[in-house]
Amino acid sequence: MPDDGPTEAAPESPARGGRTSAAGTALEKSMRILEAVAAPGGPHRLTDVVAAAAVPKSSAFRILASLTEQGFVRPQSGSRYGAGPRLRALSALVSGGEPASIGRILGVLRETVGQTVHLALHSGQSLTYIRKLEGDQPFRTASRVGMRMPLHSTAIGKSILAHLPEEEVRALIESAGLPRRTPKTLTTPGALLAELEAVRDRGFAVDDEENEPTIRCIGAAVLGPDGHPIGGVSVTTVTFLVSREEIEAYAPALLAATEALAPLL
Amino acid sequence: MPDDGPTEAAPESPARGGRTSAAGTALEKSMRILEAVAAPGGPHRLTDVVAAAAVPKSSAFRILASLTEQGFVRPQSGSRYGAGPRLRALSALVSGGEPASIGRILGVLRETVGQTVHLALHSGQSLTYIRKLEGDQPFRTASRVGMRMPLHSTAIGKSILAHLPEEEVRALIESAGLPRRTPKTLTTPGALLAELEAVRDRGFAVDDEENEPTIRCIGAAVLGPDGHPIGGVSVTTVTFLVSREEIEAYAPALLAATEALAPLL
DNA sequence: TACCGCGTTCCACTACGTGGAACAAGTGGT
DNA sequence: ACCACTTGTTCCACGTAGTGGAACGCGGTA
Repeated sequence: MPDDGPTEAAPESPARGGRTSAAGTALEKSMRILEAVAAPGGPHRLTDVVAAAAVPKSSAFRILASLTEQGFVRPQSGSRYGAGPRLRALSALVSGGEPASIGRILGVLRETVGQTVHLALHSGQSLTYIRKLEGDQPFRTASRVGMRMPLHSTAIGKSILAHLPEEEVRALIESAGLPRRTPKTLTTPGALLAELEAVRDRGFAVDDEENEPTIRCIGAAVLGPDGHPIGGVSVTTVTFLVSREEIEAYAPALLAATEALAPLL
Repeated sequence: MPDDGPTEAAPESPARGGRTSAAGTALEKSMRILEAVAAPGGPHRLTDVVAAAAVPKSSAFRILASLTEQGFVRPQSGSRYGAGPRLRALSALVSGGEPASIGRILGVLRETVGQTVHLALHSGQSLTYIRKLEGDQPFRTASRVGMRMPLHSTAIGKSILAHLPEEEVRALIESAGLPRRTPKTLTTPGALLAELEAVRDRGFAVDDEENEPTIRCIGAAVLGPDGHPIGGVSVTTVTFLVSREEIEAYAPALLAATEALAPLL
């Protein structure tokens, strides 16, 4: 669409901005590729990286070569890619810079409730798990560190949304939608907003198979110094072992954890 | 290579390559900025990032805005920048993906020798520390996780070089030089190559105030499955507490650690 | 008031990244 | 032995995304 250039007053173009979920700039692609390379499951093939990062093959190839040259990616045994020394150093820096007390607080919560505990950070239209402590139970949940989840269908997400002004919540709904994840997912703005009201009243959120069948979670937000939600903590259980009432009994321990974490995130 | 292109037969230009330490591509700058932002010492101001990453101010500003938009950087209290949720998730992924046994092996070494222990990875013309376990001594060494050091002046670096073919070592010397760090630094190719020969004989390297005055280290390489050096481990002491003979007594414990680490890096 | 350092904005230029397409090198199926 | 298919790698004409010097605005300091 080559319009006439200079004139043209775009209706809603914040500088670089109309692009809601498009291909994007070189940096964006490179970072997605880095994430794909760092993804669990050993060294990855080019094709897998391409699929995971949603980047054209030739671009991915070029970017991977560049990242390799810079030491962020290490080519392993043939044409598989893994995290390079510089990425591992950066990670050590970031993870090592986080106070050890974060881990201890989460550990106490896990011991108290005996269930899987997650710490996630709010990142745009989704949240990202940055810690996971496995519970006592013999089974594993599908979640993984680094994984991203919608806000509207998870306990942590809802507790984050509950601390945002309603206009902001509506804007998020507008841009990300309310995709159905299970039959119980709240998929209308009205239902979600009402739920957020309830979350505010209680101080914590419950996800009752809204994100994943048979999975029941309780979550609470971690607030930054300005009262803005930075992330949240959740306790995850399976529906056939822990009832809705039982899981709510975890709330005090959960809230103790989120309050303790507030100054640390 | 069919022909030499349109005109121009460059004397020594491997595609992108002549650039030894120049400004560089967008990705390079962005990654340096990310490293600067993640650097220890709380949230950083724009000017500091500019200084640390050696990037023009306006470029840094634009890149920081972009990284912020993508969630890799979080603007904190005014105009200071810190690690964003997505970077922290990526770090958790990378660091969490590393086997816990790495930490245990290093821990055993640290307990055995009672001194500061470093794990570094080889990255191009330098090495990068990715772990540091502080020793029993009351003082601290200046090294930090994420920090990069030359290869020719450090124990780990020399033990890495000792496992590279001589031509490769000469190429590294050619491109990076042998900058003098202390009066004792080996600054001639001849002296360095002779030292590497000695390192090969012994199986470990000693840095006797060659990198930092009053600091004496012993280091050994960690070899990958193909025999290529991936990184190395060192034990760091101060000259006025541990003599040259005493530090060499740490060698068996050190070599046990590097051998145990080999399949894990 | 004049000064300085810092964050922010502007803008014309072009180097940098782009991605479709063709090529090369396996891999497996019958 | 042949072909069909997937995956890694190279090429190249195109145009946009990134560039960075310079100027602006502001708050604090001498």
